Amino acid sequence: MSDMPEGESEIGEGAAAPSPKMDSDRIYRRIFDAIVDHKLLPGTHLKEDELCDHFGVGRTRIRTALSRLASNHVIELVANRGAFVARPSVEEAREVFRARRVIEGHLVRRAADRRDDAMSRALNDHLHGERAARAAGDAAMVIRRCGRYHQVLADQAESPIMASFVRELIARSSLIIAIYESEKPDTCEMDEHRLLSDLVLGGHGDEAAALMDRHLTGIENRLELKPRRETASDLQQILG
Amino acid sequence: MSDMPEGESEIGEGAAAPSPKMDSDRIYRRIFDAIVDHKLLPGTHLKEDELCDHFGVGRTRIRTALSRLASNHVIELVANRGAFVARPSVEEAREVFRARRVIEGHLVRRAADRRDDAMSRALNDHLHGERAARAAGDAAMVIRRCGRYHQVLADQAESPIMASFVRELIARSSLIIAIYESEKPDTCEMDEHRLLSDLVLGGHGDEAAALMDRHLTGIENRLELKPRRETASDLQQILG
DNA sequence: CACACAAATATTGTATACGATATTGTGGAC
DNA sequence: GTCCACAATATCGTATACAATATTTGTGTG
Repeated sequence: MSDMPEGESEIGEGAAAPSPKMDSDRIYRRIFDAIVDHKLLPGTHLKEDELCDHFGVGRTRIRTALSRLASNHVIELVANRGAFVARPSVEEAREVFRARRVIEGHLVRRAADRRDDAMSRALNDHLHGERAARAAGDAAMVIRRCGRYHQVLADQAESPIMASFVRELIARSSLIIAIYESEKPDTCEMDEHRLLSDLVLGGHGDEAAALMDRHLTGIENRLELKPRRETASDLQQILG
Repeated sequence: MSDMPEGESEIGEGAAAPSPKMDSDRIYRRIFDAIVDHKLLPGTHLKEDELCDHFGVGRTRIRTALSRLASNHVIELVANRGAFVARPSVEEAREVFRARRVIEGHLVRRAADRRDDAMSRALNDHLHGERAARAAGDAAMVIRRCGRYHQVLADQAESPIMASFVRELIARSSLIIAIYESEKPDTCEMDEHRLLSDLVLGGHGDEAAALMDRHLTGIENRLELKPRRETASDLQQILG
């Protein structure tokens, strides 16, 4: 994901496919991003035929992509029913944040130990983008940038396996927020990201880890973690 | 994996399939277990047609199973070349153990906080099995039991997401051991498992976490983590 | 009017045929 | 004798046709 073109959103309409026939990897990312960006809401039924029409490919590629999405727990595959955007339960939500506190807490401490100029640039660049998104009032962009900040930070620890775990957990968090968000202000405070970066770049690993823990707990606490009913949406309209 | 029949090893020979045609889930587990148990060695080429013949199903089911195995990093899918049992690099090996220290360290501490009779039974039952395997001199069984102990312990923390991460990491560790094991005594000391259980069941979370850290570091240090060449093996003979 | 049951429809599950790509083997030129 | 080009083979990638299953709709009866 770190080497994604990103940004563009031209999708082949109906039968006319985007010039180079999409491979399953691109399809995977398109759907993944649509879910993380809250364009596809939890519970949405991802019908294979519809996706075939949209991307202009056979069902095989779609199935490959769906299979990967399911292994990342972003969608749920129900036997003989099909694929649905995952609807994490309340318990699952708490579990996700628990895991994030453990892993991201560790990674942020490790990142502080290996701070260098490249890291400084990476973090500051991202904070810039995040501020710009907020200034522009682009809600979808803010959501994406917020999650991406945690990803960028996780990558700085140079522990690719744990970073990939974090990647999955961030995606699941996005689903959780879509379901359980309350009316409270922001889900991911800009100031905390700024402070977190400063602590990491200043080499204060323990403080950074502690702040990350509080930060994630704060996000979790701002949610309304009580059972909800499903939210579906029109797939055609969102991807087309 | 925790609800597996386990133990039996009748596999349909050639064309004659085992009475109920295997579903992709069973195929997945068969291959997964064969790899974790060192019956399939790193680098082995898993050809789709061969697997079709062995399990008596079409390529679709095989591909579904292989896809899942790949997402767990147990096999590697090379475009237009096929599936190979993964051969973790030295860096990857160190990463796996680093991640295990972080996650299992946390889980063991958490398990100590929630100790109860059921946990005591689960851990002791498993240690019994492990001792029996050692006494019987069944090397393959010892390997499996050793890994399973860590899995059972991880499950006690009732943090299913992190437990599933551990599950994947244990499988990858098994591959790492297959490649890099040295001539040193045991890879996973029985005494340490015993002591670890005692600390957890005694509610000594910090000591248990510290021991887990040392235990995993010990396993890592007993390996010869330097580049090796691949080890292949006859698929037909192992599965058939 | 509500409910049970059956037909019709929609959707996924599987196998297989065909095409694309990589690997291996062979022959000739230098 | 060695190297390179080219053909032959093996293997995977994809699409599609057909079967199995779940859902919905329609109908009749209490």
